[in-house]
Amino acid sequence: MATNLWEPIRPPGSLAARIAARVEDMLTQEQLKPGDQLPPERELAAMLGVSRPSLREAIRSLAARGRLVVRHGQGVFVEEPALTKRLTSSMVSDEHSVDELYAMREVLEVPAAGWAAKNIDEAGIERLKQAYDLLTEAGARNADWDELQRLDASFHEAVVRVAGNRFLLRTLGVLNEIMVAGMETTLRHPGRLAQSAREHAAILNAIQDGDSRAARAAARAHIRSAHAAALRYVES
Amino acid sequence: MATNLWEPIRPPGSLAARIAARVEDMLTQEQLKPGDQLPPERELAAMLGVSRPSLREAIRSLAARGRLVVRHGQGVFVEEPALTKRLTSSMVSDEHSVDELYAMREVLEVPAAGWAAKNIDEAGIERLKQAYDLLTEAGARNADWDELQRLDASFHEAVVRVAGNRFLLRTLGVLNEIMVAGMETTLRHPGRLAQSAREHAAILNAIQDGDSRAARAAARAHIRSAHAAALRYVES
DNA sequence: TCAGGTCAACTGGTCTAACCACTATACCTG
DNA sequence: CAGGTATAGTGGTTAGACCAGTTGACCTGA
Repeated sequence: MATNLWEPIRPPGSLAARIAARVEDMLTQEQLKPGDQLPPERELAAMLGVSRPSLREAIRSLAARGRLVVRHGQGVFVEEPALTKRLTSSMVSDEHSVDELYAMREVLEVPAAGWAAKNIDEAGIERLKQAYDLLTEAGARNADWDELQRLDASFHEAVVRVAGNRFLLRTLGVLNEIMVAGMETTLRHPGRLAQSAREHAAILNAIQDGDSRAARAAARAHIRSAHAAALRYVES
Repeated sequence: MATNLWEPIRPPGSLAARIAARVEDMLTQEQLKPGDQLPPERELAAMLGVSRPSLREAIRSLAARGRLVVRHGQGVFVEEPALTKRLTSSMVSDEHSVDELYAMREVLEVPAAGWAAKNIDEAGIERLKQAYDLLTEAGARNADWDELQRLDASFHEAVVRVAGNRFLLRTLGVLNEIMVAGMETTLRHPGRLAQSAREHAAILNAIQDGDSRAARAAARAHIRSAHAAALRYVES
């Protein structure tokens, strides 16, 4: 964790409230991710230029709202959002058929692509292009499957992020986890990688153009061909 | 306020957590009523047999959850419940706006209704009719809002269950929890209950007929009118 | 070699006692 | 009687010390 994140707290307002607000910002901006450990209270207080009791008040208030969890003797950690936790625990347990999984993905990702096209701005384009470039670059240099899969997932995540619906983001995050945990990637099929790249490009272009209808169509096509590949994988 | 309410805190556990729990108990038991002022921090700390910083941590955590409000130079007060509810709902609508929530519901429930219509069989019809009858019967006898809300949710759950996608079922279950926890039901609006009943009937009929297209349309209409009602609630 | 216990270092938990800052009010002063 | 001012009461903040739970390195003895 970069230390300069924790710049001293500036004058006006209540210390604890401002510290809590700062940490909360870092959470939403994802400079702090679930599972991360905060610096020790003494250090953090020094970095922020406040006393330990004041810092502790801030931590308490964040813990009370479920953003942080404090473990005596260990440290202070960023708590996983309750929504994600519940979704994960309730979904991971049973098996779910491939058909159900892809049906669900289609339901979620098609609107996601459509919304992304409507919401697109400079920052969004930047984010999407970056995810896309990383993925194509990895494909070009024959990166290993794990990395390809990870980058593929992060492209889809970027789309959902640009779509701007946090329910959607979390739900899809969980689905992705399940896909990764429960089944091998479908990317290994001969030709699948290249086709997937073309489909990603189509999605990216449609979103960049702000063409919601085309984005939905591209997303639908992508998921259906991935579904077909997954079925072929299951059969083999 | 009776002084003997504030007996010293006993040994096990974290001080701040136990103080907060005690105060919360007093709130639910209505030994502390909205608008009441707590004793000054110094006094209260002495009564509880804890130090002022520890007590302050407890107060912070309760304030973070909207149970108390702290006014510099004046004191600590018990928060109005109405306001508390507003706060939690604004927290929910801050973290996940009402628009996002209903957009997500539409994305999920429209396909659910469509799939239900395609999958429908005797057992499914039975299940749907039962959920529907319970809801309309409760509406007819003017059941309390909690029960109506519960039965409403269970009708929607029945639809998703008939749709036969377990991912969908679980995801919607979590969304429902958030809606129930985070904001008042929208059923209380004048006329909303009757309109909701008509919309449910339309969904039920379409699914029974196996008319996927009509089921989707009915589900979409239902969620949009619920969304509109929710927005009216937020504004008021 | 390895199982077991011990200890040290690191973490949060709590306390004391003092001073700062905001708010309301009683009380002067003109 | 209007205005400002002093004061008392409230939360806000600090410093440094010590207590308590957790972990892992390390020593000891079989």
